[in-house]
Amino acid sequence: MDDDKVFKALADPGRRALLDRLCARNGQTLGQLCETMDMTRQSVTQHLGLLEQANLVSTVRRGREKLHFINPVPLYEVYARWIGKFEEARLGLLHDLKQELERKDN
Amino acid sequence: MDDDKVFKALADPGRRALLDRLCARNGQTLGQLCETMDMTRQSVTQHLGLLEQANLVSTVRRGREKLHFINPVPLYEVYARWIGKFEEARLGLLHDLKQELERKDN
DNA sequence: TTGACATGCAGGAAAATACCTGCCTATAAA
DNA sequence: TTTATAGGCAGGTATTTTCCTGCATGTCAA
Repeated sequence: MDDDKVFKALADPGRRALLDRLCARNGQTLGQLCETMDMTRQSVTQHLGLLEQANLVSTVRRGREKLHFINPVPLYEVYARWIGKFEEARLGLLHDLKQELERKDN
Repeated sequence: MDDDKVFKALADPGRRALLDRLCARNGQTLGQLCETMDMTRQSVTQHLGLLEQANLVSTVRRGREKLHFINPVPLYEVYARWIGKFEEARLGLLHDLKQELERKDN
């Protein structure tokens, strides 16, 4: 998985909105997604392209339509690699902070 | 919490590297963080500023030094609000995909 | 107080991003 | 076969982002 592509894909509110829509109803066409997006079809296409490159969205062609499906796997991997790690850090946080502040007084 | 700031903060590999360093050793000064970052101090400052605005890093001044501490809370909130939601979606994914493909044949 | 050191602040250049318009291709339906 | 519809592709522009240089401020130690 490419961490960087996933994070960059999630950095844009429009792309997160697209993931939201697909979360509500999976397998939508480009046209359907455009209806609620307040930007040109071409821009939506570009955003979906980045989501697809980040492997967050998979597509299937059906005739002249293109269906878009969410892929939650990379998000879960990001969680496993990042959030979990920081959870460990959380335990030591207050301790570290307290220690540093005390060192100040000495 | 400001979702957008958190996601944007995580979008840059340099900032993720900074979080990594703080995860390994919490409470480092700006100077210490610069030693391993291969960019100017001013750039590191800017990155740390964005992390702080996203509430991913908290700082404490100690004399002429500035100590940086990780704050994992917003990351956990992002997980709760996003990854969990997509986990639900995962369950329906294969079902949806299968259904759409079958509709194609009819 | 003076010199050294840690950090802050102010632009400015270069690259990346997000949008757009205009046109082309492919499929479905009349 | 013609027409309408769904989507693809090629630029071009405005904004944002990233990184830099140069200089200012604040703190410690001699």
